[in-house]
Amino acid sequence: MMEIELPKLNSSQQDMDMIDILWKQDIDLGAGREVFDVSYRQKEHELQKQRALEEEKRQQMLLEQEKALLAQLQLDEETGEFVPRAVPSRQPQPATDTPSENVGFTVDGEAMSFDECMELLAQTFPLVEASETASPCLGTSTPPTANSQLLMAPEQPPLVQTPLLPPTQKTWPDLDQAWMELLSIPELEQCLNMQMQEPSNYLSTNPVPEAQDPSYGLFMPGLPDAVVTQPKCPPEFMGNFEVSFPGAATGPANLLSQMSLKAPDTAVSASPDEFCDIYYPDLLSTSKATETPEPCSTVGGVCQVIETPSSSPLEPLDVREFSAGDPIMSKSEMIMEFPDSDSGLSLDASPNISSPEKSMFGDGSLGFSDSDMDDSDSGPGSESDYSEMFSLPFSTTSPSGTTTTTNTPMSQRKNRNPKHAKTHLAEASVHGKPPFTKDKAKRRSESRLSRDEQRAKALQIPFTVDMIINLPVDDFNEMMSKHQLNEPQLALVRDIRRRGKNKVAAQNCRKRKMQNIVGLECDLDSLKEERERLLHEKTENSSSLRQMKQQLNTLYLEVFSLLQDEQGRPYSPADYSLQQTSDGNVFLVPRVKKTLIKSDG
DNA sequence: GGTCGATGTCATGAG
DNA sequence: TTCTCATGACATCGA
Repeated sequence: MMEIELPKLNSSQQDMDMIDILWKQDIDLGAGREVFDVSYRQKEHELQKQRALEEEKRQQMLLEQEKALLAQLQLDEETGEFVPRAVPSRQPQPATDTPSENVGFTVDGEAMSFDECMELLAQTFPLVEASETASPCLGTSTPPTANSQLLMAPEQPPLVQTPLLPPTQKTWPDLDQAWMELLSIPELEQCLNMQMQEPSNYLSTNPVPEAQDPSYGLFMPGLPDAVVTQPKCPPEFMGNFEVSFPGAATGPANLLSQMSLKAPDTAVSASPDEFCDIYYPDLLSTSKATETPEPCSTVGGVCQVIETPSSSPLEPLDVREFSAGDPIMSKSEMIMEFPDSDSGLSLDASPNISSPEKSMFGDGSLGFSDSDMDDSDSGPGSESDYSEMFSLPFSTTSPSGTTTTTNTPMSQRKNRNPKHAKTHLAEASVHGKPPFTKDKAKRRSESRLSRDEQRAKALQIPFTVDMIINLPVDDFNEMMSKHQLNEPQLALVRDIRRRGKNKVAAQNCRKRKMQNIVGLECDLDSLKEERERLLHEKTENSSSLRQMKQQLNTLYLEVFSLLQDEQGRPYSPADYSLQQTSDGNVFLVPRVKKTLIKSDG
C-alpha cells in the first residue's frame, strides 16, 4: 500500500510540505490548503473577508465538531468496525460518497452561504464556473470518472488534482466547508506528516469535506492507503481479487492486512494502477485457465502445453514431463558440466567415450572412436532418439488420457525403429559393395543400443538407456526412487548401467592402450635414436683414445731419449721407467729395482 | 572357413 | 559394503 502511494507522495511532497508550513502559519487566519493554490488565491481574497468575520464562530464550531468526530471515532472503535467500515464505505463507492458528502455538506452546512458563494464565484470567475460545472469532482459521483482518474498513472496526479480542486474551491468558500477544513487541523497536525502529503488522499478528502468520513481517512493513517488504492481497481476485478485473496473483501482490516502483505512482494515499485494491472491479468488468466480446461484438453497437445502450467504437477502428463523433461535437461546440463566420470584420458581424448551421449554426438577427434561418433549421430544415442526413447516408456506407462502428447513421439518412435531396421536391411541388401567401416560400426552400435532399448521397452522401463548410463549416482538413485520398478526391471536397469559404464570404460581402456602403444612406439624410436647416437659417440671416443695413447707413447719415448746418466749414456726404457707421484713430480725408476722392491715388499 | 580388427561383455582387482 | 573404474579375457560381428 505504501509503495503504491509513494509515487504520488513523492511527486508533490515538497509542495505539500510548503503548503503545510504556510498553512499552519495561517491557520489562525482560517486559511486552507487551497489558499496556496494559484487557482484558489483569487477566490480566497474574496472569501477571506467573510472568514475573518466568522472566525470566532468557526472556532466555536470547531470545538463542537471535534467533539462530534471524537464521538464517532469512539463509536466506531467500540464496534470494532471502524477500520473495516471506513474502508469499504469508501472503497466500493468512492465516487458515490463524494456526492453524498456534497449533499450532506450542503444540508448540514449553510446551503445559502454556499449558494451565495457559488453565485459570487460564478460572477467573478465565469470560466472557472464552467470548468467547475464540468469538473469531475461534481461528477465524481460517477464511478467511471473516478476510476479513470484513479486509474491514471501515478505520474498524473497533478493533472488529476487540478480538475478536482475547483470543486473543492467551490465548496471551500462555504463557511462550513472552511470550518470543516479547520476542524481537521488537529488531526492534520497529527497525521499531516504521515498522510496528508498524499495528493490523492488529500483530494479524496478535501474535495468532499464530508462531515466525518474524510476526517476518518485523515485520522486513520492506514486507511487512506487502502481507500486510495482500492477504488482504482475496477469493481469487476474486485471479484477476482476476492477470489484470489480470500477474505480480502470480508473486511477492510483483512484487506489491509492482505494488501500490506502483498504489496512488498510485487508492488514495490509499482503504482496502484500497475498493481491492478499486474494482479488482475494474472488472476484473469488463471481464472480463465482454470475455467476453461476442457477446450484445451480437447484441442490437443498444444493446448495441453498451455494447460500444464496451471495444472498441478502431479498429473500424469506432468509426471511424464517431469520424469522426462527434467532429467533430460539435468542430464544435458550435467553432461555439459561434467564431461564424464571417466579418467582424464577419456575427457579430452575421447568425447564419445567419456559420455556416450555427448561423445557419440561429438566430433570424432580420434580415429578410435570415429565409428562411435558416426553411429551416434544417427544412432539410438542421438538426441532425437533420446527424446523418443524418453517417450517410449511414458507412452506405455502413462495412465492419463492425455495421449496426444505421447502419441506423437510414440508414433514417431514406432515408425523410426522399423525404419532403422529397414534402412539397415536396405543398406545391406541394396548396396552391392560393403558400406564404410563407420557405417558398420554405426550399425553395430545401433544394434547394441537397440538391444538395451528393446530390453527396456520389453520391461517398460521408464528411462532411457542414456539416462540409465550417464546419470550420476545420486540422480540415478533419485530417478529410480521416483519410479517403482520390479526386480527384473531393476536388474535390467542395473545391467544396462553396468554394461554402459563398462563399455565406456572398455573404450577408454582400449584407447589408453592404443595411446600407450603409440607412446611406447615413440619411446622405442627415440631410444633407438639415442642408441645410435651413443654408439657413434663411443666410436669417436675410442678413436680419440687410441690417438691420445699413441701421442703419449711417442712423448714418453722422447722424454726417455733426452735422459742421460752421469756418464752421459742414455737410459734404456727397458731398464727404467718414468713414474709420476701424486704431487706431480716425475721420477726415473729402474725397472729392476722396482721389481726388486716389489719382490722385497 | 580361417583370420583379423573392432566392439561389447564379463570377471576381477583396486581405489 | 557399495560403487566406479581399469583391465584382461572372451565372445561376437563383419570384412
